[in-house]
Amino acid sequence: MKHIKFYSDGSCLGNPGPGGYAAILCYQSHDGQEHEKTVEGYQANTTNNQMELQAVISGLRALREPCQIDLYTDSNYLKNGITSWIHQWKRNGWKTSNKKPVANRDYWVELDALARNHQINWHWVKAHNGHIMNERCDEAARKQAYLAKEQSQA
Amino acid sequence: MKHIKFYSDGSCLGNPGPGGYAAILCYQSHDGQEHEKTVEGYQANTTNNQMELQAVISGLRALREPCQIDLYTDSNYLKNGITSWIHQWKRNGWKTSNKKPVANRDYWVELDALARNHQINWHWVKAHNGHIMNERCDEAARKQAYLAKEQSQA
RNA sequence: GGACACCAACUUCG
DNA sequence: CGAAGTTGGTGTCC
Repeated sequence: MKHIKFYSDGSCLGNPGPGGYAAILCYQSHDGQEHEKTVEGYQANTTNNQMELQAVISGLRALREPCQIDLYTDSNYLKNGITSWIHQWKRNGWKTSNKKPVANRDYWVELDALARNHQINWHWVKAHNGHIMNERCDEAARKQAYLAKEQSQA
Repeated sequence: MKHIKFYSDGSCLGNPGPGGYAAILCYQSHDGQEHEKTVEGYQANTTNNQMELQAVISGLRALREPCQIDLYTDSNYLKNGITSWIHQWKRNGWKTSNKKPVANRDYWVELDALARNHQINWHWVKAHNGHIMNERCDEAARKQAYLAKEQSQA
């Protein structure tokens, strides 16, 4: 299996508001060369957490084969959601611990389906704390968010 | 009641670092003459916001009777803090909206006690935007900050 | 009650 | 260009 380092981040101006996301995927080909692929996009009206989810969903969609992935996010919501909370949600009909419907259910379902094809190690990194790749994702996602803002003003 | 125009500003080299503050108080005596009083000072290690608070505290301390004051500051932090946020802080045990302890609590408590003796109209003015008196305060406060720096180097 | 993130605003500086 | 001092708010979960 290819081993991939997968960095992701989302941004949302105003929250809710125009948002963007970015994922950077790094891997080595057979001859030992480093490769890097960036996946990014934006949405006119969204939330910070939706963009964090979308970043990973879009990155995983770009993979054509099962991979072993080290995935880095600064979102506790995202990491805990997919590694822990989701098991309970599937069991209890997608209810929060306060019995309210889980938000962003569609995103979680799609993320779960995509993640199933790979072996993912989830890593949480603190935002704006000197992690170079996380900061690159942050900048790319923010740039996309500003694109979304311009589009919606035009 | 005496009517006073009260201009204040703070400065802090490095932030945190050596800082200074200045308040300029203008009023008319009975015979219609204009008077002006400047209060200033410095501190070896402080923050920009502490100096903004200290400027007003020191100016108010200089008053010997209750006055009607038009007070001008360029600090949104200062104006919103004393006119709006402080009510919630007193109610909830001085917690920030993120549940962390409010910073500079001692300054806020003293400012609140002093302000209570007067009738103050708070005005926010944009910094470095041509307001003559605000710029005079700015220069005086900066001068004090450099004094603090010299002292700490000596 | 806790945690993470996303923003908004002002100021102070380097 | 960069960071720090500070606050308010929302998105989300346990």
